[in-house]
Amino acid sequence: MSDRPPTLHDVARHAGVSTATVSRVLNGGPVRPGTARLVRDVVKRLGYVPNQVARGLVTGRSMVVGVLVPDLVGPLNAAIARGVEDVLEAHGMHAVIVTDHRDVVREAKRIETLVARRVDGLVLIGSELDDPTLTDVTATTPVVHVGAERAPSDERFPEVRIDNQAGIEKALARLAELGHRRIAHLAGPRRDGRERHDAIRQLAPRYELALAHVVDTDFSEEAGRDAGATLLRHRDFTAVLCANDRSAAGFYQAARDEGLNLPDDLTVVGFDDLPWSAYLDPPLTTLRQPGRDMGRLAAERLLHPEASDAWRGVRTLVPNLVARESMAPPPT
Amino acid sequence: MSDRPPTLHDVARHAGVSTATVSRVLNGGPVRPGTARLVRDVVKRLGYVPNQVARGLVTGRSMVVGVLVPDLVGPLNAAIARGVEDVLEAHGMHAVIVTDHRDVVREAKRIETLVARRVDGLVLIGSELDDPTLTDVTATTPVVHVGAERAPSDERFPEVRIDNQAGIEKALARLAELGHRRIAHLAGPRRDGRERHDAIRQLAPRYELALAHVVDTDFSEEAGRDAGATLLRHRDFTAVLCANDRSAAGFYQAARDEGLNLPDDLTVVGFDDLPWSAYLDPPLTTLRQPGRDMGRLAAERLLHPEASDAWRGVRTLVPNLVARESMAPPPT
DNA sequence: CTGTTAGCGCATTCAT
DNA sequence: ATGAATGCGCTAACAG
Repeated sequence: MSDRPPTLHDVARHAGVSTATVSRVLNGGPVRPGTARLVRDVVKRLGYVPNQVARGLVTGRSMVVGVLVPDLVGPLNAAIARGVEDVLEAHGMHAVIVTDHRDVVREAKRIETLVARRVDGLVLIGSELDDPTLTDVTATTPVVHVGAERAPSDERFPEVRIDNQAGIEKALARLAELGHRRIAHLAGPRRDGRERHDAIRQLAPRYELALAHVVDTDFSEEAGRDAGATLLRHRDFTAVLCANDRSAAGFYQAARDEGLNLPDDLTVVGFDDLPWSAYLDPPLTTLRQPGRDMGRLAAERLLHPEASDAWRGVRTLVPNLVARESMAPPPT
Repeated sequence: MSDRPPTLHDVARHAGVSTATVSRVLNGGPVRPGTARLVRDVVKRLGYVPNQVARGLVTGRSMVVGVLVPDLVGPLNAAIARGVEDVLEAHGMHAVIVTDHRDVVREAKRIETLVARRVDGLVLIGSELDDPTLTDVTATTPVVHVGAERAPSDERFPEVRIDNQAGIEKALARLAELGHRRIAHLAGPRRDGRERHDAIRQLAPRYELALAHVVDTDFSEEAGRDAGATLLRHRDFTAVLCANDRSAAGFYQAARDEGLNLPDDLTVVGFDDLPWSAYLDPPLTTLRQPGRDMGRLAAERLLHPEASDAWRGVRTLVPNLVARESMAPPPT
């Protein structure tokens, strides 16, 4: 039952050839068709599977790239990881996903073990490490960021990220078009939260929109509800931009508690477009993050640093405004 | 920049000792404090990180267990994975997560590459492989299932799974208690879907509940909405049990389209308790799956097959009924 | 306590 | 087209 798995050597012995020959039929070296068939038979019969550890040791490549994700809840990270897998698979490589649960120390540790395992590359989602630490810990392993927490300045670390400003502008433009004049914002934490907040502050005037109130959240439903309750003590705004869909869901609840009728009394806009956002009541208008595309881009960049359509530094993607029923003209 | 990472040998040379000594200070062998300090200094100065691939080749252990998950969307899988990580981390091991996107062929391939990488164990979530195939592909690697798609009969494959029947019974009991008499079911696919459906059919009479209608879904929000629309052509039931929370969210939309008022007109119960289920309108009553606990149990079983509290075959966990506002007495 | 030796399983020269 | 030999980086006896 628990006998040692068959090795290259076993196969060679059973087939009456040398290990070199077996290695060749496995990797496509020059070998006579007859012997090849014979060897393949033995391989199948023994259920031989090449030991990737040993192979990796000699080739220096592991054919796997590590994907570090803050956490697995949240379909956005899942989508990004999926995008990475798409292109890896097309190259015969594999993605292993590792979580760090948003903890800088743990993140560094995780990266270290990934590097120690000699992954061929690293996709870091929402990394919180600064460039020096990262340089230190990644050694010679190539890295690509997706939505890094601290803007990388080091040329070694290219980044794919969402263009929060462009997204916010789309939303603001539409709100203005509908006739809104005063808005509120459920702000979020971290870089995305700040960028969205800054964008609103900066761009609102351009659309003759006044930013009446801002309340902080931590991106969670609960925080959204609490912030909503706070916000709704005032009623001098007709639309609220939420930093993400989860907080928007929480805000919905606060609005219901206040007896508000969405969207007639108030317009709500989210950010992300999660799978269930269309099933809220009313269906949520939101800015869709193209997670899968972001993952694809990152992986391409990792695998082909010198591609024709190469880019350096940061590569930015613009979210789409998905208009649903939570958005309406302001009450008259 | 891209020079070869330092090896044990490099460290030994720089420190003027043998590789064996370096290996000892790294792994805690007997070594004079002075030399140890010296070596540690060199290690730090060179930024040496042990090559786990080489280490794994000689020790035969990789200190990582593979977690195969159908997909990453869906917080439940995330919770399970998290539970696995909990106990692995406590043992100085690591979890790598690999997805198969619900494809039997891909699943087998993924497992094969994991085994080829000599992971020390495998946690298979919602696996669709049958025992023979699995035996074939896992060779000597220990495996634990979480919610396998096909009930494993082989002693080699222990399983942790949710007790769907017990969960359904809790819901039925509560519905009966509230005075409901006729219910409907949004059925789901796969084993969980079937078990829940069977449980309802089998247990409903015991609570004097008539199962008026059953409509199939694929667990998605969209299917829930469509099934809801179909279901609501009849109005001879006062409560609907949804196979999962996502389809319940879809059902909500169908109910709104029909102008129904939840829960006054109709009681809705889900299954899973996803993070946003409490933020639906009305907050969804549902059966909570203890994902993290399931993951923990599975990992413990993997690491300590002979523990005192050992179990064989299947180990079952009972979901809790989380009562929220979507449940009420039937309209009078 | 420390150095030497011998593989772990495989890919890759270099011969033949 | 094939075999023998070498080494990837490390740990584990075995001596000293």
